Amino acid sequence: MKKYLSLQLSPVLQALGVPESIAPIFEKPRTESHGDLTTNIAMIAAKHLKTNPRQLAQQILEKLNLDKTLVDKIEIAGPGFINFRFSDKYYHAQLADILEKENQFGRSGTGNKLKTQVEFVSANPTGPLTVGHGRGAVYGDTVARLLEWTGYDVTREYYFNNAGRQMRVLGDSVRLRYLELLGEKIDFPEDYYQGEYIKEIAQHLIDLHGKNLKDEPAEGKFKQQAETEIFDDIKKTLARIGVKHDVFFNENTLYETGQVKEVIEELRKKDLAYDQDGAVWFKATAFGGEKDKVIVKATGEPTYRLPDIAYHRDKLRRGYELIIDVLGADHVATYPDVLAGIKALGYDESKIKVPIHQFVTILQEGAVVKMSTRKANFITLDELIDEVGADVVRYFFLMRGIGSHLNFDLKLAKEQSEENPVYYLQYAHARIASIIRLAESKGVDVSKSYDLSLLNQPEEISLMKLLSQFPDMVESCAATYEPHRLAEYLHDVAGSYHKFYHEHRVVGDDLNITASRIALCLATKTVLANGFSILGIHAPEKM
RNA sequence: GCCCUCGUAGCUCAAUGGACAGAGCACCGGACUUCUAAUCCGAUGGUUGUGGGUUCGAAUCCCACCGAGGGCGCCA
Repeated sequence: MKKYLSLQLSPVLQALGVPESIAPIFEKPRTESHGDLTTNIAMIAAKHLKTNPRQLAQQILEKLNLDKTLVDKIEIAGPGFINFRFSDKYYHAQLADILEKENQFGRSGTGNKLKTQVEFVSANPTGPLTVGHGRGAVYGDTVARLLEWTGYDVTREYYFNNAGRQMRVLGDSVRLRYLELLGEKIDFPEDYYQGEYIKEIAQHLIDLHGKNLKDEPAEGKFKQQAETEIFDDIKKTLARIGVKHDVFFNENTLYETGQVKEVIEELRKKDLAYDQDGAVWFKATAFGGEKDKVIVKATGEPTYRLPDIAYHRDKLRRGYELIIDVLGADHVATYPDVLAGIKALGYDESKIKVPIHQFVTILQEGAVVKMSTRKANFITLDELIDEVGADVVRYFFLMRGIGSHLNFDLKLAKEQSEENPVYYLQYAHARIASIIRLAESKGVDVSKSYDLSLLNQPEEISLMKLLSQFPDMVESCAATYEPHRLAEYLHDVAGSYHKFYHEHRVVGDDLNITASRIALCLATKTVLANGFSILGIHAPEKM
């Protein structure tokens, strides 16, 4: 429709002397009374032509000749908006389109199978996932789903490191608990992992090996067992909320394949790395950084930056054309170094996008809970799922923009789980399913023979309008990596349906009207179900 | 001290630079003999942190200040 309007509009604009650089932009007005699409072209162009916007709009309209079966009404409003209102017939055609495409409705080929990677979660296996990880997990997965719907070829990747200091401490934490369980007196350091799960892992080792590990080093069986068990739990937790990674990438690979070393050598060759105070530095200042950064410590160990740069080069080498790194706000300072490093190696860093999500603040009994895996005073994602269910968890994290500092009142979430917003959406779907069951039980053939032109009531038209916007919605959410707008949209669809339901009886005496309204219900059900599948929540047939 | 994200109804949050700033909770008043009341209808609620600037037009862009969270390490 936008295409059609621009096509009709551009010769008119040219005739009026509007420069070609000013192309009309159409948008959906916020309020329904302003029509279905609007353009501000008259206001923009008026400036160049030194004329009054409303007058110019009038001139445009006089020369514009549109298909009246599609566009019902054109109005000039406010300071000079031109508002287009489409005909019912246009929306009936849209409805037919939904019914035909069904679970494919909303999909597009925009992405052109672009090889894309979404990297998210990427928590090292030192403990259970927290609520904070949950936000990144759900967000990353949903962005991946959005990209799949719009025709991108998506790989979900999880990056981890099982070699660093964190993991050594983890292994030693298990070792000490192991000795403790065997009756030895131990001094458990404050900065070790305090969680109960460490004791459980230690107990498992006793079950498996008895006392035989007494003299085993921390980095051996202890670390290994901890990593295996914790990673297992992490994967299980993610699976509960519908998140599954295609690739688990171990940082260690980058050392084994020599890619880390390669990065240093190349940077040196380009004179972008140098030695000072026994360490190796990267000239980040050459790429707009505040100061140069250490990439290899005086001890010979690399800092996280070096493998990170090598990792991103590896992603590019694997042929990804679009790379999305989902990061939490605590990592905000790390990615400029990585991008600078990639640029230094001669790659196009604009292929790497880094959406950053703000923290989730947990309120418990009205007080802020400071989260720390080390101190084990976190609320695990598992516990949250236990309390409110996977659908609620996903929807809750998706219904807000990632830039907002999310306040999660745990007490409230538990208490209100019965009237959580997600049920509002799912109820609409279940309600439709129920009506269709009823219709079928009365012998109505819901699969064919309906006359969409019977749908002319205000509530029916409003609903059809919303439904027809679904593909645009998916498109723009995918382009901006903003799933929360889809969540809002679906909320509107559900609301519009509930209103329709209260005003009009679907299954009635008039078989023709019944059939057409059933068609509208089916189309609504399709849009809801398709939307839910992008958000990763269930579409219940019954509630 | 510097950098990043942000500040919108009592609370949690929306709003590609556009028209009267919107939802959900909470509170108040209505609607089940009728396809699911997990719903609907109505009412209340605002100087968009403050002060300037750009623009035909600002919650949105720019500057300053105030406040919140995060980051400024040869930790990740």
